Amino acid sequence: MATKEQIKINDQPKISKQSKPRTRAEDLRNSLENMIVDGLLAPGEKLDEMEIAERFGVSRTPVREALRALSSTGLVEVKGRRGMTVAAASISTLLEMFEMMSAMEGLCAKFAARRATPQQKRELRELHAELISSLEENDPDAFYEINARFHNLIYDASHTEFLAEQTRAVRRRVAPYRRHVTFQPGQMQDTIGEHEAILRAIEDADPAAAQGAASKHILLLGDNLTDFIASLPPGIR
Amino acid sequence: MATKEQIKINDQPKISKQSKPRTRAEDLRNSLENMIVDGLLAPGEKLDEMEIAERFGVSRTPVREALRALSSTGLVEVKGRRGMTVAAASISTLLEMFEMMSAMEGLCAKFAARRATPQQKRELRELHAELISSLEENDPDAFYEINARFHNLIYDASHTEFLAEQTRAVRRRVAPYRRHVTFQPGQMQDTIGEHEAILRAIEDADPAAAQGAASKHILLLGDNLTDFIASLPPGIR
DNA sequence: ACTCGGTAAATTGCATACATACAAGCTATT
DNA sequence: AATAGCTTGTATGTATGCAATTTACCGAGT
Repeated sequence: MATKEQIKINDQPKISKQSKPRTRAEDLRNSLENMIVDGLLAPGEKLDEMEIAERFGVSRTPVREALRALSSTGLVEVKGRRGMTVAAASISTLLEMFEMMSAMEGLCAKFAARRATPQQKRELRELHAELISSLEENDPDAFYEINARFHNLIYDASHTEFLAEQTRAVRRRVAPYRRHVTFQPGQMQDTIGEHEAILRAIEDADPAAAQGAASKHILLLGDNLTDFIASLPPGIR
Repeated sequence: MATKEQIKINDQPKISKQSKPRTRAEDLRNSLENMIVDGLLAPGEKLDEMEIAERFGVSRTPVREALRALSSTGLVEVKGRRGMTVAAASISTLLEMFEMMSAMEGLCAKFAARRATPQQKRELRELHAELISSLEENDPDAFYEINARFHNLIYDASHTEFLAEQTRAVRRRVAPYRRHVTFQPGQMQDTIGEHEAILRAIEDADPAAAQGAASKHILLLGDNLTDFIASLPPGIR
């Protein structure tokens, strides 16, 4: 009946922190979120309840709950009674997102400069080295992934709960578009330099410098991305 | 059967923008959100699906969907399989929230200074006058409400979609705690002065000044609130 | 040929019924 | 008497069925 083969949802090897509910709706929420963030579901794409339910081998109920949950994050749009779609952001909205992320990453970096443990500083420096390696080996996929880990580590090092989570949320929100900019010529090179500045400010425990550097980094990234997208023919956007 | 009388959900007189879905789950989401924000449902309080369903005269399904939606906003916490509660923030989390709001309100004010229409500037000035009146008449409830409208108007005047919505979201998130601080001695007086600074910067179309003033305003507010809450006996928090 | 209207199909929204997991209380055993 | 295990009860999670609305398709009229 199901034309597409069933997808095995989150069969993660139960990491130590298994406090998570482990319910179908929750797993679905994660899976769908990842699929959107990774671009497997394109912005604007229609999300058919029954099709998703069939593909994941569950009923419509947990699917609906997962989609509702994602809609509050902004990753999914509910259209009255006409189903839900993967959220599609306009260029002006993208600009706003980066403006916001710039501020929030700045805050995270500020706190990280004040609170990062020596261990975390070491790990940051290590990731930075890995990032440079991935650039030298010209491996954009690795670059993208290591870059994400670098930023995530800064969030962790900020030793905040709410702020870190909100920042991650915005990051996820722009992720579907963000990947494109990584492959822009010169982008990776610029990133290395900007990360270096952030990293140094954190190592020096200089909150203001860290905030400024992180904030600037994201703003530049946003400019590049929106320039890129604006250069695309309207149909593709 | 239902021990408590049924509550009439959103019977709003269909404002012009009736593009909204008008579905039970959506209405419930709004109603519950308002109840939490207005303090009718206290932080930490248990949310019983069946009880809510009965009180609103609907089945559990839309209730669950509404609660799921709110959980992604952070207003509601899902506790494994043991139901959901109104989110309760720790003091450190509250501090983070205000730190974030400070940055976001600053951004909104910055854009408002650049983009506010003359009409909006007039309305802001008008609301400011009303705020002063409510202070003189010693009407904290009116003060609270007018203050909210003042800030909302700034969000509107920023002419942003995403940023304004996110800022409102954080505002709603802290609202359950925020009300307390309004009644702190001197708080209302201070607010007037800080609003005056924001207002003047917007009228002068000075983005940097507006950003600074708005940011500072929220930070001060946050300090007062957390001081106040920290002074409470742990049981009440 | 194009548009307008109506009807049918499909999809979403809601309700109810069923399954499952957690909790509390009781009993039995040490 | 205390603790451990079982049992029962309650509340959450999931599935399915039905109702309502939207969309798409087809035919008729201009």
